[in-house]
Amino acid sequence: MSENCKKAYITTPIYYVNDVPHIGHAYTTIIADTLARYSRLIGLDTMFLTGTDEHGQKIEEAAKSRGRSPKEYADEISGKFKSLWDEFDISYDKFIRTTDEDHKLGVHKAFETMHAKGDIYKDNYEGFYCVSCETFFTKIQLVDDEFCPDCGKPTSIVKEESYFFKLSKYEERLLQWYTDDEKCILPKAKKNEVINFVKQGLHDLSITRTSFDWGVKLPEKMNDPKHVMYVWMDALMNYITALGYGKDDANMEYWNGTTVHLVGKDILRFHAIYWPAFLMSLDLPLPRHIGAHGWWTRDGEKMSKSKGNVVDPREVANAYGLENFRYFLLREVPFGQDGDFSQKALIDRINSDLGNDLGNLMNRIIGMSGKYSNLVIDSTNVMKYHEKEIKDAEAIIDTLEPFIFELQLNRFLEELWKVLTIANQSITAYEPWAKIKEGKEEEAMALVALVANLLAKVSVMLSSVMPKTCASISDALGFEITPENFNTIIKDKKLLETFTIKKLPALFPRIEHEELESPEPKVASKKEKKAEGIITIDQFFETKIKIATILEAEEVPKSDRLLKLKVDVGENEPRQVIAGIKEFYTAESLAGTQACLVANLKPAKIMGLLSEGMLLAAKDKEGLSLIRPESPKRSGTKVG
RNA sequence: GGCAAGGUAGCUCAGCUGGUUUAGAGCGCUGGUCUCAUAAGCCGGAGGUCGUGAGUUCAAGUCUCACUCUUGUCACCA
Repeated sequence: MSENCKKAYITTPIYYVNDVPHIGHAYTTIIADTLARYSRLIGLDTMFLTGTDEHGQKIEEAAKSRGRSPKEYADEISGKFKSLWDEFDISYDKFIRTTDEDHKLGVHKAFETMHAKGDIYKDNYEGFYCVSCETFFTKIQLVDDEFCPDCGKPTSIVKEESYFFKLSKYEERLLQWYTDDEKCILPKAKKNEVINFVKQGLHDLSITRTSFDWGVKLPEKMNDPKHVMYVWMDALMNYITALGYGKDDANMEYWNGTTVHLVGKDILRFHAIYWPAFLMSLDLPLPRHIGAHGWWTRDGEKMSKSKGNVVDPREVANAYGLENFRYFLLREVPFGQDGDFSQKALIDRINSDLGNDLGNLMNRIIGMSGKYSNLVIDSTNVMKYHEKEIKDAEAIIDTLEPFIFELQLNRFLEELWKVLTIANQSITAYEPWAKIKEGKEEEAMALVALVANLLAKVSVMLSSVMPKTCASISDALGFEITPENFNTIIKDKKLLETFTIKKLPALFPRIEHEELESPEPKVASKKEKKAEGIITIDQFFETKIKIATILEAEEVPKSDRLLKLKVDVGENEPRQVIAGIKEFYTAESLAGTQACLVANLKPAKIMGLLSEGMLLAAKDKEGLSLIRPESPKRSGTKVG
């Protein structure tokens, strides 16, 4: 990879300014930062982009509710992202904002290009709008062709003029790309989901809106001022507008290099389908990798504001060290999978991997060289006594690079750590303290120098993950981590010159106590829940079960299993319930009978029909039986 | 319900196209040991019916089928 690609382009998504930065943002950004740093280290001309996505109705409204202009509001949140990345020493080369004038120029050019090509056309976007949910739905989503699937209230038809992108046109080419380029989307499981989705057929994409104002206007020449670009058209283009697309193409060179887009798995579809289709329409090359990472949970539970268990990356970095945190995030979980954040896991990683294996090793050679050679370390005889160890380490290091670019940072670190094991093992194997006693000083010195050289290699390779830490290691070992020294130490496999090692304080002091506050109530409630699925009586009574009298029943056309029922649950109006019991009960046999109904279930739409409850039934191999009162009860009687 | 990926030591996971007689790694646990070091290192152990049940084969975590559970995804899940 490093051979034939002079340029590398690494991106994070632009983060939407409706939320402050959390661990998920930090994770994406840290992975990207690691890639970018590694790319620079191996001598690639690297562009690392991050930024913020600032348009859209949500932002418009959020700003309004705070009595501020959208731009003011976006400025504030965008600033929070930028300052966190600065605080985290993220090595971005450009921080783009979709409110940047240059960005708008680029979006205009893209729109015009796609329009000129015939890939954008004007039509009507027909939607069903639910005023209370402020959401558009398609006809298929509606309940009874009329009601909002979320709240059940009537919706109104809104016909809005919109420009569409001919996404459908690119279906075949996208599938071809997925097939041809094995690693275009990572990890593979996610790629399969994308392929599946595309195979089901793509609809053209509505890319403009007239219902709100806070967005990139259409190009002047379209002469259609009431339209603004809609979300993804605006946002995705940032990857090229950041390189000057539409204004000054100088940096577009990066687009022809190795491009890696990092995204969270929730927005993969947009990056793996819409974005390449846009690029095809623009006749631009497609990215090398689009990598979708998973989520972080906290102590096994989903993080949410309401639970109050959201991990604040700044808090963790302050408590445990930024680079330790980086190491943990990258080492703990295979790319693409969800990871669990817990203090125990974090502390274990720091103490075990970092403290025991790496930090302690550093101390060991400082101690030895101090006692045996007045801190002077001389590599002259390393190959004489330790060629095997050096070769073994080099063999490991030679396999590492693909792990980085294929985003398997956990594997990368895991493999790299084997070099530390070689170092620790060789100390025990050669017992330099014994050599000294036997007067074999040359051998003892060679051993110390072996370890110093292994540490040097590790520090270079690890530097993109833990830049500061590795800088201090390399500084102690008398060299600087630079692309030139990457060539000398890693590529050309040269040993260190004679140097005097500098004493360092412990790099990773052992952590004995938990230093981060955990969300208090969760521990107990988690135990309760985990106890064999036992629930409290209160939890049971959250389900309201009532006696329902079936007033009428009829078959649902074109359905094998469904019956439409009108049932009386003691309310003013009878309810409509769609029940999947047609295989076991005829419509006629049900009228006038009773059954138990879950009465506080969220209404749902089944085959376009509203269902306001669920009949309880037991089903085994013999068939299905409704759960009914032994003797008739008044409609609406509570069950419990 | 369709599709996809999975169910391997206490935990997290490796085990490609079936076959080096005792199924691996890391962490944790435990026994031993050195002393340069952050009670760190190193060596060893702990014995997991490889989800269940069949089948193919001389031979199956490794192939086939069924079942079951988990996760993801899509869907007219209630």
